[in-house]
Amino acid sequence: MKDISKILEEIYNRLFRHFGPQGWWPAKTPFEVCVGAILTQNASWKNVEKAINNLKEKNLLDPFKLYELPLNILANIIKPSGFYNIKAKRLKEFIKFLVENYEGNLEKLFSKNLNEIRKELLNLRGLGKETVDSILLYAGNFPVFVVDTYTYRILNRHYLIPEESTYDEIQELFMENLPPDPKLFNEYHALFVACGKNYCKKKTPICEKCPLKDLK
DNA sequence: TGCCAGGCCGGGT
DNA sequence: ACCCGGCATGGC
Repeated sequence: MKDISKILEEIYNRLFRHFGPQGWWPAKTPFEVCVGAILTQNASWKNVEKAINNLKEKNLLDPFKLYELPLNILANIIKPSGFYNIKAKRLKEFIKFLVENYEGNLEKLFSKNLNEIRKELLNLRGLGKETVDSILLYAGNFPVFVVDTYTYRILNRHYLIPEESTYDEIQELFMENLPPDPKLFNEYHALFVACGKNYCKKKTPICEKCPLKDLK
């Protein structure tokens, strides 16, 4: 049995060789990352792009603009991302927090202690662990490993984690066995998504073309 | 044409 | 403490 870090490195190398650099997050600014992270909750990225483009077209992708925008108007604009009523509330919740506590400035938020920021963000209704960690990693460049359904499915399907694994357990697996490098965590998570989208799908138990097929 | 997508919350047991 | 229904659009 190989060392865990070696296995995690091997997975990374295989995914990277196969899919190449992913260059995440697909957004232009840290604020756009935050909005995307909330909108992509259980939704396809294609649909989220539409919603974000709607915001851009109306020149509303800005903390203060969104702060002033009525909830129902916002909901209609982000409709393509699905669950638009609840997501409008979640966006508002985050923006209210950012504007009222940090002058709408993410730099100010990110200048604080990592654990403190994470706690504050998790305290907001509608921001769970994956959303918060995505914001921390992809907008704040903090060394936080993001776990999602793809991560879980791929690892579980390759018998690397048990069925009942929790978010925290999976996150610890990576964070305790890899160097805390945001660039590495960035690429690693993006590669899991690439693998999950292309091969390790829900209804395809055996991924013949998956670069992780003969792992271990 | 169904199934699924880069989750999370709140209420019931 | 877990479990589950609800939230909803658009792509493949």
